[in-house]
Amino acid sequence: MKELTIQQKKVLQCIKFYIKKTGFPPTRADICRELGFKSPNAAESHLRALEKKGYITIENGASRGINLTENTAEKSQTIPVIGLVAAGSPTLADENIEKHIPYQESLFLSDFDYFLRVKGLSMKDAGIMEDDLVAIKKTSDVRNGDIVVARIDDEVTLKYFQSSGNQIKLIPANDDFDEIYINKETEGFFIEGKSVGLIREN
Amino acid sequence: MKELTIQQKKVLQCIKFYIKKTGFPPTRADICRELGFKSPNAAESHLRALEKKGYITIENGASRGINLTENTAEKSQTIPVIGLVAAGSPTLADENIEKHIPYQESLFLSDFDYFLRVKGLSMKDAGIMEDDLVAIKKTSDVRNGDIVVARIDDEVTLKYFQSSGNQIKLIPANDDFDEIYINKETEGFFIEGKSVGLIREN
DNA sequence: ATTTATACTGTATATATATTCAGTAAAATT
DNA sequence: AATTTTACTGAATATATATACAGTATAAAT
Repeated sequence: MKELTIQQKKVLQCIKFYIKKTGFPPTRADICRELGFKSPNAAESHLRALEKKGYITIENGASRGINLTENTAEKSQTIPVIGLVAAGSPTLADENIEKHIPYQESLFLSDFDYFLRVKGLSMKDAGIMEDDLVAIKKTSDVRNGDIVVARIDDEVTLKYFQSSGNQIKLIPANDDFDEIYINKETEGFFIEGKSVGLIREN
Repeated sequence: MKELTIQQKKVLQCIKFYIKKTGFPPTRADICRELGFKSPNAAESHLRALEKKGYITIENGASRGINLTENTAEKSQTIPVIGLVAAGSPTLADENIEKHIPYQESLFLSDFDYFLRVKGLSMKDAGIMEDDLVAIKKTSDVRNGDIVVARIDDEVTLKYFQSSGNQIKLIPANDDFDEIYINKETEGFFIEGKSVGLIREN
């Protein structure tokens, strides 16, 4: 989708905010009031630019006939589900995204950035089963006992985190798997984030 | 909240549907068109009735100034969380409801009626841990292998379901717990529903 | 028995609103 | 260098829209 200018972003934000506040979209005059424009045509032309770029649709002739397109509405309201492939980092690149799930606040206690689809049973005893969706918050600020997404070169795993001094232990929750020992300075090692919740779709 | 008449319900549904379809609320004329009224005042008076009963608010003078109140918007969009207490059926009575979670379609593959807060570890090996929220669909149509909410007199448990002939086995997913054998005709035995998903809040 | 609420039709109108036209000016593309 | 896009002001206007007023009729509540 085509990039927006700063002013166009402001207008789009204004529309979203107005809808959240009142339950219905703003008029041209409302936008002018919120953003300090003195002519309704200032709003009008920004709206037409947003329409042209595909962020909104405008029903001609209808008052308050502004509608956020799916993309616009979704962007902040969906969470990507990323497949945990044995090789490859869980990037937000399109090819790794399995699907989008409608976002909702307060689904978990903490906010989070994406869902990771679990492969394998290495965290079985922590109640994390194959195909579960683990909610991941992108951060490298993790504590002992956290369940973390760790990347070693191109391999990504979900494990308990335990660090002491310079050494890091990645501990599975399944006796059939081995613990992984790493040095903090190991090249190619990185904490992608930590688990803050889980969804099982059955 | 005061009860609505059939016509008032229709008008409220019409408003919800219109917003879903277009992204903005209907005008009086729009409502008339959708419901076959011939006078805008038919819509007007229904709107005022809905306002009086607290289902919507109307911003005077504003076009399309209809806003669904929190109650109205929430009613169909939240799911109750019910505590699984050792004694007592998981009824939808207010005193058992822990909180409400904003509902969203397509969170799981099947629709569901409420969340059950899990106590104990009897389903640990199925990846169901203490304090998990299990999404329950109210039904007595369950199959072998389903995880069901079973009630025996006043005790409610979550177990694997296995029936053969006249006998029903309720199987825990934890070796420390015992299987429960019941006869189909046993008095006080009832299948409340089955698990169709799970959320772990961490 | 009387009032109030429900459920409309039909007409009228002030005003809220979208939208066009005429400009100005700077920045970005072509 | 010429054109398009961005970013507005300011005025004008057709029409979309809320809303009041005048009725009719039935059902429910007081």
